[in-house]
Amino acid sequence: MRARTFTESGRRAQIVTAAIEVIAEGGFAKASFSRIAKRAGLSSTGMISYHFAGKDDLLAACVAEIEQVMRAFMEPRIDAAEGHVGQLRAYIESNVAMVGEHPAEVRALIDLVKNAGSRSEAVNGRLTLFEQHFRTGQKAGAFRPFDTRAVALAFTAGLDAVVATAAAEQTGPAELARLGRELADLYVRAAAPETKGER
Amino acid sequence: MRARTFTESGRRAQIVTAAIEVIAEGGFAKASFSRIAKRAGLSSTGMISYHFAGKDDLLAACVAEIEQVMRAFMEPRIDAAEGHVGQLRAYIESNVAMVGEHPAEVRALIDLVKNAGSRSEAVNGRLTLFEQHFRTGQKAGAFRPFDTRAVALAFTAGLDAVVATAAAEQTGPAELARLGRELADLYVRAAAPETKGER
Amino acid sequence: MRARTFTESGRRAQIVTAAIEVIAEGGFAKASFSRIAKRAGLSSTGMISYHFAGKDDLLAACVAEIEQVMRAFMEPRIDAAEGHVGQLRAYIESNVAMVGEHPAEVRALIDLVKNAGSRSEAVNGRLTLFEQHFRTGQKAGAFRPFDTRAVALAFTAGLDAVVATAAAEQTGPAELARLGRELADLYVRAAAPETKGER
Amino acid sequence: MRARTFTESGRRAQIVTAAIEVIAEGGFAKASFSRIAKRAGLSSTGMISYHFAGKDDLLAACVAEIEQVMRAFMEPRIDAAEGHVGQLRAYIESNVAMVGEHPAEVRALIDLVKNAGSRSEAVNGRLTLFEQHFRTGQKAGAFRPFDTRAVALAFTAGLDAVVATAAAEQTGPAELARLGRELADLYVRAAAPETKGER
DNA sequence: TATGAATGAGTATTCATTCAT
DNA sequence: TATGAATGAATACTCATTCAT
Repeated sequence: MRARTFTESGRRAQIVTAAIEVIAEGGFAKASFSRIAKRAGLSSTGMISYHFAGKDDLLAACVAEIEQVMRAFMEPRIDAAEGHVGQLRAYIESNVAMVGEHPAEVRALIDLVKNAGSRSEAVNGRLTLFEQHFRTGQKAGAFRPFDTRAVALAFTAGLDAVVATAAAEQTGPAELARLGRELADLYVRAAAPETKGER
Repeated sequence: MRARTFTESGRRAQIVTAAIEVIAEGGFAKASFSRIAKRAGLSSTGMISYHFAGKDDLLAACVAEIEQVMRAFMEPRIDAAEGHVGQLRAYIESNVAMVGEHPAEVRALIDLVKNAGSRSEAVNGRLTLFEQHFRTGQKAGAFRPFDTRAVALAFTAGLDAVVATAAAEQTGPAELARLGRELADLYVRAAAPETKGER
Repeated sequence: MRARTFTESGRRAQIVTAAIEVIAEGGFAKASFSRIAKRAGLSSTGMISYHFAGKDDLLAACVAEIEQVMRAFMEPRIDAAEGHVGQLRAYIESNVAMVGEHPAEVRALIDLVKNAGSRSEAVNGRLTLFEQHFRTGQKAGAFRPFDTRAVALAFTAGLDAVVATAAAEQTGPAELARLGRELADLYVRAAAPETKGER
Repeated sequence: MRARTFTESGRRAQIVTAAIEVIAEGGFAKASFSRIAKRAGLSSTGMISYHFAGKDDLLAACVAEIEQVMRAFMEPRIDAAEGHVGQLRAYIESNVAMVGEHPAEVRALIDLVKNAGSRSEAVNGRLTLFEQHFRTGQKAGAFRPFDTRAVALAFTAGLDAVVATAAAEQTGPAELARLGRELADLYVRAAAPETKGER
């Protein structure tokens, strides 16, 4: 059962896209099945229930879809960067830059993260990604010793907040680039080792 | 007219307390009048509407109540600190420490802040407080030059995230103190001026 | 989209019928969704909201339905009459006669007209119909000169009152015919030209 | 019990006045106890329930109060008129003229009459007044023979409609006088005997 | 008298979900 | 697959009335 191909089957993808748009525009709270169905061009909410086990399932599919888009955008940029510090910087800057390219996805994801909370794998996934990066970076001397979990939490939440505000204000690409550098500077300094680091 | 005493009159206060508890436990989304009424021991939601002009009014009363509690706890600690850096540190540490004293209030406020968004005065109030502190600190040479708005956003959101997680996990006071210092260190380093950079 | 057939689709028509009955029996004020749902044999008010955009929509559908019934009954009788005076008489007599055939519709419409007031197209439609009829009749010498608006108001309201009372008292067809003639006489005399008119 | 003086005791009168204003402005439907209490400067609806046995009681008191005002205005004018026709004319003209003097009372009464329906004594009182006037007038040869009840219904309802529209449109006194004459003409002609009458 | 509080039923509307076709 | 219909609970809010003080 449910052996779906990697890319969502037609209708499913269509519904997910509609849901993301609805969330991006009206927020998580107003993302009802009927609104999503209307946006998807469906005449009834029944089809959503048919394709998804429930609201949580649909939301999870949205998160998965958005993450894929984000990964496609951010991963090359992060991989191109060198060193732990460089990669941290690349993550932050490319994340902020995404607002210019995929504003709906970014807005929707932040809303989903806020409301899904710690139940979501996606949220925890990003957290552990940061933590692991910090731990290996600390071993390599790129970062000073600190509570990796707390800092991962603070960094991701701060990043989300800046990104959300930028998205809400329809910031232009140049300003986004500046914001990204600003935030990257902030975090790099916060994580930098006492003396001289990898950088 | 309506000159209510400083501390809320009996029932109003009782309802506000119940609302805060409900929000703290189930989140903003599940904080319906019926749940709050049940928690407050009221036989109907009508009484809430009797005491408050509407949901926004009740929520505003919750925010006001929580802020009062927070101010009572944090202000003396912040005032006792010296210098821009010291006060920033005191703000962060006392905010994290509050989780041990008033966990429900803290959790509820964070949820309210997340969902009220930029409409709320309270949220913007904290933001501008941070911004002003940063600006005067920059003039005094205590902080390096940075985008005060972006950093204020990142700091407050990060602080909230750490606090929310700590609240959810019922962290003990010793661990809270450590977390506060950790986060304060992080932010102080991030905002520290170039010179003498450990960098 | 939404190209409904001329006669309402099953459930919609059923709800409209129920609403008309409820209004006819308890008046506009007591025509709540729950009463209508109960009368229509529906388990919840949700179905009404499913079929109609809101209360106004349902009420408008009721008016439309009733007007259709009235037109089907009255139009042939009016068209069969000759001259401005004859048609005025036919309008009044057929309107009163309707009470015998469709008492619920008549009672409901009068209540709707009273409460919808001047907002409704239907009300104003009848008024302007009367006014235009008066104006052309005046030019043709069938009616004396008078304030067409004021007289249209007085005539329609008086007609409604007589009809409403007749409906409430479940008057028989013979008595209705007499009432119709009586009222037609009254209005024809009131509108008749000074000397000898068309009549 | 309930031996009240002729003019309402202070608070009662105050509440009645407030109720009339509220009905005149927002219509019967929006005339809730809370709105009336607010308008009357009362801090709770409890006082209304204390002074009146229920909503119907309050409404009846409003009708009584308005009728007294109307009688004070109209009766002298009617008594000054001579003959059955003259008095009919005086009734109509003074009723329309009242809109200029007591718009709130007029608007409220019409709304009350519409919604109270035939239950109210006041409504039936006016009806029987008209009927009796018609009957004696018919005997005196001032009016042609007609169904006194039906005509009384039609006349009063038509009068109300014209008055209500005039009140809603804030018609000036000159136009009101013209409207009154227009309507009086209409009704006098409608009731006039075949040949030459008293007139 | 007057207040403030309380009640319980009532309002329209929205929701996710189910199901027969 | 897809639709349209149906359900029943939930939403915030208003209502007239009652009652202790």
